[in-house]
Amino acid sequence: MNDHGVVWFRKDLRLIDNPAWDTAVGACRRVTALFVVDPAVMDLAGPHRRTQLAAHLRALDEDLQALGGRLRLRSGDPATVVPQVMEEAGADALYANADAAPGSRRRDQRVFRALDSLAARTHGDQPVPFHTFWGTLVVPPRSVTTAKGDVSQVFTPFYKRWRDTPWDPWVDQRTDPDRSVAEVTRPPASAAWGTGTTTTLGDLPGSGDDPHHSGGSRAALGRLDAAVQRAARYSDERDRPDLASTSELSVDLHFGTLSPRRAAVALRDVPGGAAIVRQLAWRDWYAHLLWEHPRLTRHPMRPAYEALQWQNDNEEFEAWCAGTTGYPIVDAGMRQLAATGWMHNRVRMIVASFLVKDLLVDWRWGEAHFRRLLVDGDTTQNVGNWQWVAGTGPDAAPYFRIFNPTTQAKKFDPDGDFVRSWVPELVNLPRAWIHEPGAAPDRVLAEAGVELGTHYPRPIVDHGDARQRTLAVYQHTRERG
DNA sequence: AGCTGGTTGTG
DNA sequence: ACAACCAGC
Repeated sequence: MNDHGVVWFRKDLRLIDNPAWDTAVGACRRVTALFVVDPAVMDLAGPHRRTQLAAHLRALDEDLQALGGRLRLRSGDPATVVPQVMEEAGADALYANADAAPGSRRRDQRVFRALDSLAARTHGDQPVPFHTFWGTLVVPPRSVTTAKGDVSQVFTPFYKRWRDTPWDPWVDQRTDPDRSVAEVTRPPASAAWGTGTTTTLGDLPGSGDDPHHSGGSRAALGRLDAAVQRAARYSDERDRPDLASTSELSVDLHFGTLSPRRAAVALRDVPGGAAIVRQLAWRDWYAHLLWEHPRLTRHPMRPAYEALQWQNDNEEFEAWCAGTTGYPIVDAGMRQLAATGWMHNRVRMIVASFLVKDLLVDWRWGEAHFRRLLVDGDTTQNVGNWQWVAGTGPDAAPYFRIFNPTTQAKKFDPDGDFVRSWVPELVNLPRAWIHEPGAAPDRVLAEAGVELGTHYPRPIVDHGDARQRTLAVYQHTRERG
């Protein structure tokens, strides 16, 4: 039995279904809940993700207060701050849920080393253990492999094995059954949030704004319940950005206010739920892949694609970011992203395909933009999906699969309602022309009060030409590799 | 979880 | 005319 454990919360902002927390409160007499605001991470987070983080931390603090404690909030480099907090508290063990992203692994390695020197300094060389768990995935990296022991390079076989893989227990059954709830500490009253690199929830940027989702794991369970309620519509309507038929669980899964296992259990036996659970398998697969091949965050699977000749035109990239490409579905999605930090999955695919295959901009530019702005912006998922669109990743879309943004829009936003809600200058265009104002007759444009080039841009590229150019560039690269 | 340009089939 | 289908990218 440890005397005092620190639970370092990262992307697991919940007290239920949390193996690090559950283990710590079963194994320690006292636990301290810690969150570290890492400037290196926060600098790369857009306003909406910061606001969401603040809301979730506030809720976590309230849940801890209900147990008689408080959340300790500090800012700085975790490799410095975490051992500091442990020394102040006199803690002898650290608990956390791991994360498959390469940057997170490097950070945790630095913390491991810092704990070694802490042990040498203050514990008479008695090791200070850092217990890590995988409470952010259904199953941890390396647990689903081919017969050879590799991560499958193809999703479908991975999915079949994933489905048949029994879940290892999250919580070590050896923890003391007589002590299932430890005392949750409060910081000393004289320094409500500690000292030194202290910060407060009020100091968090965006802490006063309205979050995308209401904060906390209780609210997340409500959202899971709502997803269960509409799961039957999922397979028919999931591609329709004008309807609200997706699970909308990505934000809670990113912050860990929802356990992916609880989501899987709640969804797997309800009509339509299996298709959503399958998406959780994609999520685990990308975590598996990035764990096994960290270089995928920057590099293609197939070495020949390193030589892809991107156009990388700054003005076109900026038009894409701003939502002024002249393709209404693309502009609607990019404006929604900037305004809310969220975008429908189908629209993410359309705008990503447009950036990579119509503008020939390096997928890493788009990946960085998405990761910064998305409330659910997560390295493993974002990289996996951009590599998929670019055709450069494992089991990716074939290079010749190039979305026609107009065809996609007509198919998945048939009435144009999604476009109208984000591109107000086109609000009066009739259904027949809403997705291609550049091709609309002058009379139609005049009646809708749209002057192309003034109120709304002409298309910055011709899709047909762009398609031919991209096919040629990819083919050239493949032939030489 | 494609699109395009062609051919064949239908009325 | 306009589906339906197919190959090739």
